[in-house]
Amino acid sequence: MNREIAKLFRLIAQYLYAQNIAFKPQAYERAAQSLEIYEKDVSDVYHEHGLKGLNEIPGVGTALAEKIQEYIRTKKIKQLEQLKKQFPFDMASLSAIEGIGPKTALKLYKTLKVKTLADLERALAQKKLEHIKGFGKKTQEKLATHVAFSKKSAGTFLLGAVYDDTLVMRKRMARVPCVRAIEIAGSIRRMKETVHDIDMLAVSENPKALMDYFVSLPTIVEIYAKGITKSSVRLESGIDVDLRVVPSESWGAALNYFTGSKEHNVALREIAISKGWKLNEYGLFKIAGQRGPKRGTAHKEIMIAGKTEEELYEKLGMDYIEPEMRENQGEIEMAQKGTLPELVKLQDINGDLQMHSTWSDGKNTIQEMAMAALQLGYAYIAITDHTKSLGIAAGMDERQIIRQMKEIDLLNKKLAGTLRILKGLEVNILKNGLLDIPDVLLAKMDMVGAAVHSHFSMSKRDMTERVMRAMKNPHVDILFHPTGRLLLQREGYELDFEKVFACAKQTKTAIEINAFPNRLDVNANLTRMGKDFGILFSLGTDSHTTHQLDVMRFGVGVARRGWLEAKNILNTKLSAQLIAFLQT
DNA sequence: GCCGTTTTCGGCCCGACTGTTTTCAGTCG
Repeated sequence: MNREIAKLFRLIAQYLYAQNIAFKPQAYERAAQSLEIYEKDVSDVYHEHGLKGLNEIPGVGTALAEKIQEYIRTKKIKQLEQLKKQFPFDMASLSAIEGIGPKTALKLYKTLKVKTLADLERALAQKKLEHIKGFGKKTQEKLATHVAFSKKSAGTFLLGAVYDDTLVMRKRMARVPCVRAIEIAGSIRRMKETVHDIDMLAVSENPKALMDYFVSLPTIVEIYAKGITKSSVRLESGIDVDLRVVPSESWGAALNYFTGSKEHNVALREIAISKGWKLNEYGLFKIAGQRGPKRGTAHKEIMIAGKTEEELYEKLGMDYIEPEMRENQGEIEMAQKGTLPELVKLQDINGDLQMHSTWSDGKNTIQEMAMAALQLGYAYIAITDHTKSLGIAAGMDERQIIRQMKEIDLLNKKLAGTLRILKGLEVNILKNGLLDIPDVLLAKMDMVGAAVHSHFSMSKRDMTERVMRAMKNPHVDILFHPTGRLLLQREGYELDFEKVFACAKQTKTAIEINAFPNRLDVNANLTRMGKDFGILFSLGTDSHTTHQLDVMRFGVGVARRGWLEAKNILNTKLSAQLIAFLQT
């Protein structure tokens, strides 16, 4: 319920922005963000404490509390319905295009009657924007690229956006008495950074009862199909879920089959065939009788594996391959030779090396972040607030940094023996590759992360030079979110990673795997490439609230997809080792 | 529309960047 309402509040905010109304839109957005991270469901809060309870949510005052009440009671907000009538175009989709905000969307509607993305695409193709003030040639070209990009990513969801819902669904179904086993399969199990649907697999003594339960889950808005072995539904969030029920003796084979990837499965099946066997979602079978069966000849198939995945891989003559590696990019050959890496696990991570606090654009204090990190069992964290040239993120100047260091010293005294807070920074790499904080101050920090936040459209060569110059600064320990990409929003800037990784090796600069769900930067492919260069990686969540700290698992997902072992990662080190490394 | 150690009014992180403008509007973070 919270996220539904948050979404509506954000939409209202856009309509208000479009009308040039001051301050109200921000109020709606603040309330939306507050709802998104609020632990309790607002409908529970409302039923327990009424309007007064809602009023206690930060950013929610009298008026917004009433709107939440209205939505809980009627599933509608009148004001929004009126706004939709007043502005009959797809505000959400249009302003999701990079370079288009609420005002431009309104302008496009008023001048060209653009209501949808398709309309915009057509208008661009017919060069209709040329005649409108404010749309020069460059703007049109940019919009065309961005529209194409957003079309490409339609029906695609961030792993981090669907992961929690999927776990909740699994947990609910696991509690149904007839369920003997339930697991998430597909690209989510492989921890792919974006996914198209959710695949779930179950073993049940009473498949019909399970399916009845499944299609009645509260977040389901549409049922496409419902049967005994397979049902398909659509969730509120727009993503489709397939649930398949399989016999227990086929569990491993089915899990393998529905986990994929397709390429991995094809390769496994070819290996089965080469041994004269057959592999499908029901099991691995030996075919009794003559080889090269004639049409219509009856054969006896003897199942030789399929109950577990481990058994399946063993019979196929290889070590068990972790789901994250199943892309047929050499993992099968390694499994046959017994040379698979021992992938890093979430439990190997001893601390989080990127997060923000109220000293810049974070929402929680350093102490609150530290307490949350202790709960996760971490031995250390790095507070890496923004620096001054990123004004919008309330970047710190030199005096603030010094004051923040003092606060961290005090906290470290209090926390001695439990958690170590590293004095870190996320400094900006300026256009010329220099940093926006002087070296004398950087020298006093425990850890310095450097990041590009401006001038994204430099040439690959210039950007590579720029980033390498920053890495060569002796105080820089980590290159943060190296490509600057935002999944489903914008491509990263271009870098020559052969050079960047070589430079990282030489300067002992760690490369970040930013764990935030819409970054996951560097990605798994670059991670594998970097591993071959022998560089170290650093995992950081880039958290701006305590709740975001648990996105670490997505960073670990990338690390595992990039074949990393614990020894390849900076923050698997113990506190003392890490500090020693940072000092060199 | 929210909020309050300037508390029922008056302020609200706002600067950089872009493309387009001839002094700025809109977007982004």
